[in-house]
Amino acid sequence: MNMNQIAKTGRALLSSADGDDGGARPGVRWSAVYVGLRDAILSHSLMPGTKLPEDELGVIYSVSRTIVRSALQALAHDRLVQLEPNRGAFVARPTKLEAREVFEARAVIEPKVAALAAEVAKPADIVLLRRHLEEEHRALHEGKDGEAVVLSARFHVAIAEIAGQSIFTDFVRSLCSRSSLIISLYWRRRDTICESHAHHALVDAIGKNSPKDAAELMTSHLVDLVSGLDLSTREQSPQKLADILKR
Amino acid sequence: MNMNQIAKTGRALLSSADGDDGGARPGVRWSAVYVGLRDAILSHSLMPGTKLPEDELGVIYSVSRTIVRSALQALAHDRLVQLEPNRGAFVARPTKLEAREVFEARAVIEPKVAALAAEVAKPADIVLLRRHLEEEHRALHEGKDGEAVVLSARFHVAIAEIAGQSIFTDFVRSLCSRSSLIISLYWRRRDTICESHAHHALVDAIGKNSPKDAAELMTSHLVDLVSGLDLSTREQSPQKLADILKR
DNA sequence: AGCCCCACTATTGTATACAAAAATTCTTTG
DNA sequence: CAAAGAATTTTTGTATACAATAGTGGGGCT
Repeated sequence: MNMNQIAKTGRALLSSADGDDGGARPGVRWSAVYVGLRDAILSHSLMPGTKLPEDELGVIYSVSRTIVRSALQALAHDRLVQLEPNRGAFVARPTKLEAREVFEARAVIEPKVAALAAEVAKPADIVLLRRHLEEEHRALHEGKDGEAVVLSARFHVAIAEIAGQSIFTDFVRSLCSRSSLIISLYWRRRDTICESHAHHALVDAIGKNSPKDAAELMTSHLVDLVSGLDLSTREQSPQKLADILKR
Repeated sequence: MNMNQIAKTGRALLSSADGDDGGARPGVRWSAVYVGLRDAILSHSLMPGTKLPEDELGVIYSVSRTIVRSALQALAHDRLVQLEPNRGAFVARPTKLEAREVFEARAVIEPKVAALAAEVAKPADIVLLRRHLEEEHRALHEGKDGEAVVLSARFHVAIAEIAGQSIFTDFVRSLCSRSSLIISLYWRRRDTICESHAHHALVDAIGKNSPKDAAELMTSHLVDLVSGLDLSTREQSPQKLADILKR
């Protein structure tokens, strides 16, 4: 049943448009596995903590464990997967501390990126962003929660792409990916719709080439996002609790 | 001779203190190869463009190509190595565009990190930073150019570690690594000594818990660094030139 | 003589076999 | 019956064998 779960989500999302996997060119066959797993994780089809056995994935994607291993290593580098020595790979479970740090990093980087985007944005870019918005809207109204989270992340990445700084784009991509995991673990509110408004306002600011406004809107949007999370100071510590009770 | 070069530098630097490789625990044997190659690249023992053949590295480190491959993949993710399909791995050659972007990213992130560090720095942290400074000083006066570059990068990372934000630390580590490569390609001045002064001033500001000063000093230090590079707008393009001349 | 094509070599890409470690099950004992 | 331990099974870690592709050199052709 775990296998079927992986199979369905993995296969279904394998053809997701991304742009940086470039199909099945030789030497990067692991990218198919990578993209499949990544999308399944980001869309919350695979919950944090799920075990990812090598030969199971090999059977699903029709590749050897060698390839699966490469994909898992890449995902581990992205912090989407946790590699435990001699025990295997698991979908990562970011701690609350990690979650706070991710959003603190975003709070520093993304307003700057939004400002940069607002400086250089051309009409074509705005059209692209608005199309993103439409897709998000659609996904939300169709109740496709997982897809909406992915699209929301991709929106932030799209802004970074407009800014035209590939390094910031990589950072934002990485931080947004991790945010997806964080949201799947610590989200408490159901009203994701407010997000949409924030995104709309952001596009307007970028479209009007107002860097200052874009930066401020991004900041408040991120604050809003964090306020929707349960990141209470007390670290979840099941093992510590067990240790204490055993004495 | 290429093999000997790799062997010497790789082995010599393998035991370098880093803290995140954790010795030879099972399941991460590739980390020895990773650390060895990384340090050799960062200290400019392996120049950009150098081929890194899997067999050769396997013999040097006494591991199979499987392990070497993992290490190379990790280095590729760090952008220290370029993986060309069916052709092999090469020490990365960052373009001038890439170089500019790396330093623009540093200019955004590091002042913020320096300010954070200044806010929370304790006397023990300052002692550590001063020890770093001493080592740098020593390396420079002993004419160990490569080691000095590595230590300079580690100094910036040390500041990020004080700030206590692991994600920023990772970013800074990554950016500093890439900067080492960039410096080995595009450095033009010989007077690296001025750097030392900037580092001293930074430690003072952090020690006095003056976030504002620390941020400003970091900014000007980075501007200084970039000014020592030849990052002229004209992109180096040997292939384009060849194409033009053939017509 | 210069150029192109073919065979050969060297190196990378992938699968698989074997070894080692962890998880599981079954047995034995208090 | 419960718990500890031993054997078995499953899964990961590593090496190696084989396949495919790029690089190289020689021979034939124009």
